Amino acid sequence: MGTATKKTIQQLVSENSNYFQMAISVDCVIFGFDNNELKVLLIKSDLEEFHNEWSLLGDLVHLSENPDAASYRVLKEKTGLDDVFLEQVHTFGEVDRHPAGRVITIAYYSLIDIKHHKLKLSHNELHWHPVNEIHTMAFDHRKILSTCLEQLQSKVSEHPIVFNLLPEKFSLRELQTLYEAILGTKLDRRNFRKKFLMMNWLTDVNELEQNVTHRPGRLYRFKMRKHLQTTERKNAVAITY
Amino acid sequence: MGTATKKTIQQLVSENSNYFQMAISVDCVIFGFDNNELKVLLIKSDLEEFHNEWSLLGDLVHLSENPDAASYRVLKEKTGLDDVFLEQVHTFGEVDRHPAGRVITIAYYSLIDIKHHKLKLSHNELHWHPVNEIHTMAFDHRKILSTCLEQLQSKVSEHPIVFNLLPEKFSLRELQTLYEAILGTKLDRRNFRKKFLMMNWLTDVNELEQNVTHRPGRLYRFKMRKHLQTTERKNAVAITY
DNA sequence: GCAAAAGTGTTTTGCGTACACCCATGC
DNA sequence: GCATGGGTGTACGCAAAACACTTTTGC
Repeated sequence: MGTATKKTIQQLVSENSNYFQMAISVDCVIFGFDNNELKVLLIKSDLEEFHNEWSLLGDLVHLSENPDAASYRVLKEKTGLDDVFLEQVHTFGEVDRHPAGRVITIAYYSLIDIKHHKLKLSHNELHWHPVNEIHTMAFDHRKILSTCLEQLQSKVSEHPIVFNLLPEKFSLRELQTLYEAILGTKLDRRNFRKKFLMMNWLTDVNELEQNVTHRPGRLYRFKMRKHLQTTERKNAVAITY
Repeated sequence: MGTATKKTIQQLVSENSNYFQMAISVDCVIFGFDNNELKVLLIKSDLEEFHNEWSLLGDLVHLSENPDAASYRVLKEKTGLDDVFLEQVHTFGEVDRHPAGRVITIAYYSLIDIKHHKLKLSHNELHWHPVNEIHTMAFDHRKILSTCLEQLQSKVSEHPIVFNLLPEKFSLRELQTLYEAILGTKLDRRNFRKKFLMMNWLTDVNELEQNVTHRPGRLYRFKMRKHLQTTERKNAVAITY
C-alpha cells in the first residue's frame, strides 16, 4: 500500500490477501437511569473463559453490514428498541484482546429510557447494573465502559442528550438527579432550574408528579426530543454548577 | 455470540470462522502549519482506480500489530518522525468504502512541526496541501479529513496541543495565526496575548524574530512541550475571542 | 518618513456561583 | 404539625469581550 507504481485492484487484493483475516465487532454500552442511579445493560459472557464475568452487548459485524447498522441491530435484538440515541466512541484493537483471534471492536454508547423497554430482558442473562458497582468485566469491556462513561460525561456537559434517558414527561428534580448521577457531582437546585428554564428546551405539560410522598413537582416534556439526536452538535451549552 | 449456553473458545472460533475475512487499516491525517495555513500531508493514491486523487497516509494493520502501533509506524515511515502527537478519532467501516474488499479503517490525526521533517518528502508523491483547498480525495478520505479537522478544532479550543505544530521557538503572532488558521476565525490580538501570557505556559527565550520586514516579535518556548502530549486532558481551558 | 506589526490597559458586560426562605402535599 | 422536597430572587466576582494608541524595526 506504499509503493510508487500504480496498482490494479486485483494486484492489491492478491498482494494483501493474508491481511483479510480479522473480525470486527461492535460493543454497545447501553445506559439507563433508574432509582436515581446511572445503569448499564450487561449480559453474562457466553464464553467459558469468562464464565462468571459480565460482558457488554455486542456482536460480530457481518461481512456485508455497516458497523453502525450492526450496533443498531444489537440494540434492537436485545432491547426491542429502535430509533435510539447511539454514538460511536472509540475502537479497541489490541492484538490479544479476544481469545478467539484478532477481533477489533468498535465501541458505541446508547441512551435509552429504562422503563420503556422491559421487553427481552427476562430471558438471556441480561441485567441492569449500577455503573458505580461494576469492577471487573469480560475481555477489555471494563476499559470500554470507562471510556464510554467519560464520553457521556463530556457530551452531556455540552449537548442536551440526557432526555433520551428519561420518560417523555419528567420533573426538574429527576432531570437534575440524572445529571448528578452522570457527572458524579452535586448541583445547585436553583441554578439548575434557572438554567434549564431559560434554555427554553422544556415544555410545561401542566401536570404534576403522582404518588410522591411530598409536594409533587411539575412535569415537563423536552421540546425537540427526536430532533436533537441529530442536531445536538449545534447546541453546545455547558451544564455546570 | 448471543446464545444462552456457554461455549469454549474452540467452538466460538469454528462457528465464526467465516467472519474472519476483514482487514483493518489506519489512516493518518497529518497536520502541519506553514505559510500561515493549516496543511495536511497527502500522497498520490497508488491505485489505478484513484490515479489522480490524493490519499491519506495509511496502511493495513498487521495481524500481530496494535492499531496505535500501526499508525505510529505509518508516521515514522513517511515522515521519519517518532514521538509525535497522535490521537485516534473515528472508525470508518462502510461496506463499500474500499474497492479491494472489506477494509475498515481507524482514523488518526497527528500534529507535527512541518519544518522539522523534510526527510522522506521528496521521493514518493508526498505533498503538503492547504486544508481549505482539498475538495476530492480517494476512497472516503475526504470525509475522514473533515472529521479529523472538526476534532482538531474542538480539541484545540480546550487543550494546549497546538505547540506540536510549531517549532521550538515561536512568536505570539505565529501562535495566534495558527489558532486562526485552525479555527477559521479572527481573534483579538490583545486578549489573545493576555490569555497566553497569564496561562503561564510560555517561557520568554529572550530572542527576537529574524529576517522580518517589520519590528521583530519576542520568541517564546512552550514550557511543557513533551509533557503535555500525554497530560493534556487535565488542562481544559477554552481559547476564545 | 513610512509601512507593518509589536506591544500594552481599561472598561463593560454577562455568566457562573453562592445563598435562604416560604409553599404545597402526604402522612 | 411535621417532614419532605417544590418553588423562587438577589448579590458578587470573575473572566470574556470590546476597544486605540504608542513603539520599534526595515526599507
